[in-house]
Formats: sequence, structure tokens, C-alpha cells
Amino acid sequence: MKFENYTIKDIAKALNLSTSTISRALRDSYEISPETKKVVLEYAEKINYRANPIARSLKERRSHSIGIIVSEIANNFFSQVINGVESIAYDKDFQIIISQTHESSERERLNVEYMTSRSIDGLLIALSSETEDISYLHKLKDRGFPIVFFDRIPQQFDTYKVIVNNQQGAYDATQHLIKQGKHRIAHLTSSKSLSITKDRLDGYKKALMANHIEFDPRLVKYCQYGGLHLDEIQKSIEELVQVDFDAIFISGDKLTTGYLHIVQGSNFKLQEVAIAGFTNSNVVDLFTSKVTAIRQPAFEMGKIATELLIKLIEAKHPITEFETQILPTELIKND
Amino acid sequence: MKFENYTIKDIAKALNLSTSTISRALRDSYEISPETKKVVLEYAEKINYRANPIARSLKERRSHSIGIIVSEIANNFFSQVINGVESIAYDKDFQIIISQTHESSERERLNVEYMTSRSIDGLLIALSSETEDISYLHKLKDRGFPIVFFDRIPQQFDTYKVIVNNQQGAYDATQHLIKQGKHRIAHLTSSKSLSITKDRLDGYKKALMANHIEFDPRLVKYCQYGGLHLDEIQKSIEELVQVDFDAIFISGDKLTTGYLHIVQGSNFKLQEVAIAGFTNSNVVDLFTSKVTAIRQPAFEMGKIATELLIKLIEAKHPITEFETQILPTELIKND
DNA sequence: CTGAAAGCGCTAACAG
DNA sequence: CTGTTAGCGCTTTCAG
Repeated sequence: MKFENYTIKDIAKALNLSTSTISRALRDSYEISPETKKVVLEYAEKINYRANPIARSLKERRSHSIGIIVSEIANNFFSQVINGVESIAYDKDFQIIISQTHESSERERLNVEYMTSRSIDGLLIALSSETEDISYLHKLKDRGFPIVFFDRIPQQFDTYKVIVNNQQGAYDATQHLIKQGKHRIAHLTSSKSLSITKDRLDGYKKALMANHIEFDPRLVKYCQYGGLHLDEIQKSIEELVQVDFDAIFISGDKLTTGYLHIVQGSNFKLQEVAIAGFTNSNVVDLFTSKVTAIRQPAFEMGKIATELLIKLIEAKHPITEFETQILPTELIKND
Repeated sequence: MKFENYTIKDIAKALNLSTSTISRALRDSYEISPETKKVVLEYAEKINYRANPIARSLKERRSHSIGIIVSEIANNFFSQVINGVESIAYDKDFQIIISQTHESSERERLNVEYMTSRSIDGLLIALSSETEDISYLHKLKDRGFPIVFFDRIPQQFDTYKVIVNNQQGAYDATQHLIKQGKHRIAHLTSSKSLSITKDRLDGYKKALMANHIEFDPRLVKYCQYGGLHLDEIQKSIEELVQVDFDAIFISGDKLTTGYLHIVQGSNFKLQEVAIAGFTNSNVVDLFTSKVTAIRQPAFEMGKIATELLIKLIEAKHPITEFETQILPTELIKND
């Protein structure tokens, strides 16, 4: 089945004008007389004419679409980011194309390739937890393709980046736990290769140090897939129980809920362990376990990243000076 | 900044062949000699050639992309559906374009228009809670445009539809509450215009009847925006408290969490009201309030809907015989 | 087996 | 102010 639309040619024929006149009239060009414009616009309206964007894209070498790659849209943080992206893209008449990596670097690479081959004009991306080699992204960028990173950013990549102050957020969370009188604070986090993992670990250490608590590496557990698989969390907890802990700072949504699921079933004194963690869930306050949340301004982040990307796309001359925007986190106490 | 790719022309020039030969070789046409193919393929590989899908789309009048419209991707049910869609689309080499209505019928219409004008090959859609007039969808369909509805479907629209057995799910939920000794069972639900609202209400009534409990219309509260705005739930609860109830059957994710948020703050005996509801949340079991969940096979639904849509898109002749697939729900007790 | 040429729908020099 | 024409990158007759 094929679905046909009117073309500019149809209008030209019907109105006894040339296609270029129609094209110009529709785009409100100054070269066209008001009368002609009126006739064309009215007729176009009447037949409900819609320009074929594919043809326009081919001509203009722009698709007016941007890609966004996240690990999971079912993650509150990312879906909120996407809402932010949407809010700007919609205004600026850009289509957005979303795809998920499910924390697989191969999937990520395929998605990027698929998207660029489908001619997106630019890319917003938060790296997967598995990703280490991003040379293909460097190549793309070097060929002039606009990329903006958010949340999970690479080191040494000359482009715009948008993140939160992860170190500060982690510091605040840890500090909060310490203030509650906790001293053996575990840290459950994502893959070592992620920027956020490093930054949050730094904040955690800094808070310990500020309170003269010695850092114990046995209390830090990494989950390669960011808690996507429950068994990586299970394993971490089992190991943590061995070394003993009275509070835990968790570095992500999936990790937090995964942790809670496991704790819920357990009989150990785990129930009394204080919890603080990065999460943008809207329902943490409904949980049986009290969780102190570090919230990220996800919507805002999506907006800013998109604005920067569009700036990059629409730049007349290559941009070479980039900054990294750092947004504040918010601590939501729950006790 | 423009981002340039190699074209078929570049290959032709480099290899001293014509563009048509290259085109054919790349598509493994029988008319091309194995040797030529080999040379072309190798060279294409070497320069990492990617065909420009925009050009191909223009020629073939197909974009190899499908649109999916939901109210909110931040809703577990919908994000799971999308994952199902993705799993099939990916295999069949279709790009998916997601957009959200935020329960606004105007947004829905704009999204559909935007997507079709951007040449998607087909559309998957769950109607917004506000939607009443879908004549524009009828028009699209009549012009041969493939549409598949899921979850929130219209009456009288000749096309494939995929839903769950909402009546049965509602029946099971209500029955479960009754078995717990509850007799004044409220029903908090979405907009009157949605198919799922009607079906679930029917199931609820049927269960009451089967247990010789009289139906009390004052116990049914509708939320036009499906709980997207907390105040509509607030208002419903206030009214329900007036008529008194000892259990509640809730018809959706947002409504359920919204209800819990409000109840949590309240001092009334609301805390003792038993709750059952449609939700695909992965964290209901972590909630303080015990919620009996009716889960929908969302992933499955996305898969089936996509398969049907692709069938429609690839049909050589117009399809006129349609069925509605009805999937089972699952009751997850929590007591 | 390969090439020339037309055309998908639109835009944009260039002419008039 | 309007029309002619070429061309975006690809596929596809139609010739050879």
C-alpha cells in the first residue's frame, strides 16, 4: 500500500504557475506578489497540502531531526531528560529520534550508525555503562558532525557537555548519612568506565575525609551494567554484608530499586541500613524503606543539551570553543 | 556545519563504473558479475560507504520508519510497549519515531500530522485521554495509510487493534477485593472517552453483580487526564471520602501512584483501604501501601502491534479483514 | 553484464 | 515578480 500526497507540481498545474513560484510562495519569499501568495496559500490549505520533507531534506542536506541515545527510556532520569529535549525540539521544529542502548556498547555503536546513516542532523548521547572505545564518535565529530554529551560524558572530547555536579551531589548524600551517625558507609555504583561513577566516588571520598572517616575500598561495589541485571547487585550486597556497613550511598535509579528489592527479601539487619542515592523517581517517597534522594534537574538538562546541539547544527562556522555546563543537584531528605 | 558522506557517484568515479552499476552491485543484483560486485563491495567497505536513506526514501516512497504515539514515555506500561516495538522494528530494519501527547488531543493531532508529513510508513497509537474526534485518523486511513491501535482503541475503526482483556482484568481485581471482605469498593478511573475506561468499568460492575453487591455510581470517579494532574485525583478522593469506601480499584499507573501520594499525607482511615489496580510498575512491591497489581503484557503488546503494522505496510493489496488481538492480564497479589 | 538517462519532490541560481 | 533549469543521491527502465 502506498500513501500519496499532493505535490508542489499538483498545485502548479492547478494554478497555472511554475513549481518554483509555488515553492517560493509557500515559503513566503519576498519575491512573490501578495496576490499570488494568497492564491497559492489558499489552494494549498484547501487541498491540505503538506510538503514532502524527504525531498526537502535531500535538497537541503538536513533532515531537521536529532537523535538521542540513552540506556533505557524506562529510567525516570532519562525519560525526564527526553521531555526536556522534546520541549525545545518541538519549538524549533526538529523531530527527535530516540534509541536505547540497554547499556550495550555494541548496541550504542549500531544505533549511532543507524541514526547518522538516516541523516539525523545531530546527536545527543549519554554513554552506555559498557562503553570504553568511542573512537567512532571522534571520527564522526571530526567530519563535522554535531554531538552533545550529557550525564555520562567522555573525557577529552571537544564538544559541548551537560552534566550535574556529581561530586557535590555525592558529597551531600554522604555527608547526610554521616550526620545521621553512620560511619561505615558503603557505596554501590555503576561501571568504572563512566564519568559519573568517578565523580560520585570522588564526592563520597571527599565527604568521608572531611569527617575523618577512613576510606575502605571494600565498601565500594561496582556494577558493570548499572543494575540492569539484578544479580550484579545481589552479588555486591552479599560481599558488602561480609565487610559490614550501616549506611549505603547508591549511584543510580536502577541500582537503588534493585537494592531495595533484594533487601526487602532479606532477613539480615539490612533493613536498618540508611540509604541515600541518586534517583529521579517520582515514587521514592512511597517506598517502605526511607531513601534520601539526590535529584538531578533532568528536564533542564535535556533542554540545555538540545539548545547547545541546535546551536552547533546551525552554526555558520565551525565552533571550536566548548564549555561543559554543570547543573546543581538537589538533596531531598526523607527522615 | 555540514556533514558529508560518500555517494554512489564517488564510488563510480573511483572505480570507473557507472552509478547504476554501483547501485546494483551494492544491492546484490543478479545482473552484475561477481567480480564487479566484489570490487564495488570492497571499495565501499573500505571507504565506509553508507547509502543515503533520504535519497532512497524519496525514490522508493518509503521511509522505513514507523511512528508510535503514547501519552507519556515516563509511564511504565508505555515504555515497556515501546521496548516491544523496538525489538521487532530493529529486526525488520525500521526506525521508530516516538512522540508523546501528554494526554492532549491537540498535541496528538499535531504529532500525527508531523509524523505523517515526515513520511513515516505507518503509525502505532494509543489515544490520549482527551481525544474524542478522530476523523482525521479516519481520513488518513482511508487514503491508505497504515494505522494500528493498541491499548486505547477507538470504536468503529477498521484496522488491527491490540488490547488486553480489560474487562477480565478489572473483574479479577474487583473479585480479589471482594474476597478480602470488602463491600464498598470505589473505582478511580481515567477519562470517560477511553475504551479501557469503559471495559474496566464493565468488569468492575460484573464482579459486583456476581457477588450481589449493588453498583453505586457515586463510588466511580473519572479523571479526565488520567491522573496526570494530581488535583483531579485529590478532588476524586475528597468526594469518595464523603460517600465512604473500604477498597478501591484503580485503572492506571499514574492514578495509582497519585492516589498513594495523596493517601500518604492524609489522616483519615484511608490507610486501611485495600487497593488493586492496573499498573506495570516494577516497584509496586516496594511501596508501603500494599497494592494488588493487574499487569499487562506490555512488551508483548508492542511486539504484536508492530508485527501487524509491518504486515499492513508491506501488504501488496489492501487488507480489509481485521481482527482485534486480546491478550490476557495477570493478577499479582500482594497480601 | 554494463551504461545512459529519467525522475522521485523540492530548492535555488539565473534569466527574463 | 515569475519561469526555466539543474541538481540533491538514489533506483530503474531501456539500450546496448
